[in-house]
Amino acid sequence: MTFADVVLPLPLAESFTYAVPAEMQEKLGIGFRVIVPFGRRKFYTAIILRLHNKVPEGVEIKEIHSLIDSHPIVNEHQIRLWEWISFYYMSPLGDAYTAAVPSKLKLQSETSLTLTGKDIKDISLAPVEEEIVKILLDTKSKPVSEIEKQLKSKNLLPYIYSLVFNGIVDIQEDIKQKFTPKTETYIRFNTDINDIESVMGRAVKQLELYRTLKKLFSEEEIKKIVKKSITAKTGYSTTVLNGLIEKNILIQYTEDVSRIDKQIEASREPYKLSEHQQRAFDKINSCFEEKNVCLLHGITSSGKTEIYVHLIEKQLKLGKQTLYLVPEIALTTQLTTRLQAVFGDKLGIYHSKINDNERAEIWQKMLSDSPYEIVIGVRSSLFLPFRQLGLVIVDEEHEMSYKQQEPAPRYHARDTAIVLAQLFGAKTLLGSATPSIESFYNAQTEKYGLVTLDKRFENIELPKISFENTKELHRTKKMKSVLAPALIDKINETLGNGEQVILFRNRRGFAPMIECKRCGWTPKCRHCDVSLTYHKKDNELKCHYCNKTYKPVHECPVCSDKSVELVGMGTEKLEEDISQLFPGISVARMDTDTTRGKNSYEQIISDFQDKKVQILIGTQMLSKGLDFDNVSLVGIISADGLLNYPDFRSHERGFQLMMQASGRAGRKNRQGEVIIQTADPEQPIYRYLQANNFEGFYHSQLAERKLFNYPPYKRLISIIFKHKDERKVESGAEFFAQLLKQSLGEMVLGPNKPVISRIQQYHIRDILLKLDTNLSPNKIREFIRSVEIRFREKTDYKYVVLYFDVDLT
DNA sequence: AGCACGCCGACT
DNA sequence: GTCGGCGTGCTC
Repeated sequence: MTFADVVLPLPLAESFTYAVPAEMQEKLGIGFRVIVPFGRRKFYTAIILRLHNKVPEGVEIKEIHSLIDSHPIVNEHQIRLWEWISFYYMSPLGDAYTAAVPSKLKLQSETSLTLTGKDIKDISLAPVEEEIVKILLDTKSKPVSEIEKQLKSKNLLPYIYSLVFNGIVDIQEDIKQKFTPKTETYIRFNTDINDIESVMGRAVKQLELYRTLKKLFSEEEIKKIVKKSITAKTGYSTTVLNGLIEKNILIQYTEDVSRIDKQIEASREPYKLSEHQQRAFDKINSCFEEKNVCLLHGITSSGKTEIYVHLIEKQLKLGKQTLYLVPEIALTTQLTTRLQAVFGDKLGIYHSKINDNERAEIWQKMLSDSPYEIVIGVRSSLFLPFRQLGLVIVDEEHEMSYKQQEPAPRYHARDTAIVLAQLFGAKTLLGSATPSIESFYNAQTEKYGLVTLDKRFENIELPKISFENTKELHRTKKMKSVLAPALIDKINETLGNGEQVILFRNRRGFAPMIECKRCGWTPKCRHCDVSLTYHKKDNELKCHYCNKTYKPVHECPVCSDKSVELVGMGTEKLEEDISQLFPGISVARMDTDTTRGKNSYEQIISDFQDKKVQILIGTQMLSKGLDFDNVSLVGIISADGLLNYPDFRSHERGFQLMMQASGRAGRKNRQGEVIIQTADPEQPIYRYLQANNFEGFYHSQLAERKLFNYPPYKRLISIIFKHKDERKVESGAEFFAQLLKQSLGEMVLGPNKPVISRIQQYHIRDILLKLDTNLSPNKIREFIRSVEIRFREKTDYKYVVLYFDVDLT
């Protein structure tokens, strides 16, 4: 008897064991998808983790319902990666599986109803029951979810039970095939017809089209043509075409087509590297001879991408695959077209805007015998079924968005990439102009190799950075708008030269908050304990946590004062002010609000590139991976907002952002200029920034990290508690902390009431662990889990929601 | 997660 | 008196 341990796409830590039916024995193995019954009536797509013949005890074993695949859809490396993620980030294995595999590849069962055909004349039915029966009369079978939709009602289950009980309907579980292949309609000639003239009759247009197509087919040596392309190619309408189809001269048929195969031809060889680039390239390669991970510290515009191209080229020659990871905002058309030009259709692109069907197709392509040899993708592309991975490039490795926040597993893509590479015996290259403190530390301590590239491509000069003291300007009443007079002058000068300007502001919305000038009251979300943000366009207050909207307030509910005003300012307000300051100049705004649509992002970028827009205002999404060749001035409206976050990474983040933003200024033959507005220009961070002194900044940060017990000197794990009853979270977290302190003492901080202490009715507390780096991750996790068990034994805390955030950012 | 079972409040 | 609310337990 064979048993299979499987993982289910549910937030469950354990694997489950199923009996393998005799006829499946030979056909399945690790990494195969199987459909299994789970619970009373559901079926799920599970993945086989292990096969064995140990009879499980104490549970009734069900059989695998069916086998989906003839080949595994993940190999053992991928499964090991899920297990590592689940262990290290302390999240259920089932969540790792859910995150890894595109949902279209995870079929699920759906409850459907059919009529039994029983005579219902003598049975009295509730009105709802009658409606259900009426719907079913038209079809043989219908999913419950659709019936619910049709009746616009949610809780039909009781009525369905009663119908089942009375023997009127049957229930069955249909397994939904989620993936739908894309089809295309083609036209080909009917080769059986010889005597065209007689069939054609007097249809002149049809005959013309017939001849045009004949010619087209022979010229292009094709046997079929996409139907909808005919009008464009020949100029004849579909009516004429349909006439020919009607006469059976042309045959119309459909075929499944790929959504992803775009047949892009490589159009150039990799460029020859400059002397500096070549040196860096050689150094990276020699570094990989001793070390698995190498950090490439290359200032903006130093030509890192072309070095990547050469490294990828090298892997291609070795017959190995490369994964090129980028943060979401850095994956631009500029970058992908550039890579496609060199690698053509060897390159696969995996980002968050592609739909589920495309995701599934890319996955299948990776499993086929001609997989992508290079994948450029965001965080989740780590999970693709690579087979011969030779190199992982993590570009902009410092980006905090590499860390998944919600939902579990809360993994860091950079760190997971290193583990993935190790599983394959591959190498990892981390690249950044402003490396993370952790990575640079790892390089300094020789855990990673380090290669530095400090010359800009074609020796473009670094921008000149200067500061405007907004505090002083306010005091002397010179600050008449959000922009310092000097910045306004500079903008005018720049525009006068026919050059463009980028302004950064790190807040979205019109004015983040509304405040009563008299008592300081601000409106908050009823469920989340979060200040509401005012959005001018919709004239409403919005909670950025739960998206609930509220009507704007004009009178303070506490002191009835009428001076409730907008404070602070987001990009929307800035855009308005700028338009007033520079009349006749076209201004565009780029933030999460204006780029929600699928192509709006590209539209804004191309408008700016085509110089239809002179001033571009944006949040940090503007600072990555975009090269504009006509921008000579960058303004940072309020650097203080960047630095004043109550979080140990705020300076690191601020430095990175300002550095990257500066990198947008100045191209060939012209030194760019950056103006930073701040209330406190004396802060040391600005000196490092002005001198382009990353290492100086790094050392200053490192000293602080050491002093306050932060990474890289400690490892952080946050434990989050949530419950509707505030007293329960409060005392639960306290109890948990006490248990931890018995062994970990000073390393346990909290419990804390977080800044946002309530989200959608749930009260939140957290405990922060600052763990010595010499403690074994294994032992630590074992210990925390043992505390969790003791915690769960208390009936009061049994239902407190608890999860972990490891290496939080 | 999703579902069943089971025990307390507002209604035919 | 029942319907249905959600708190609790379990899924190989």
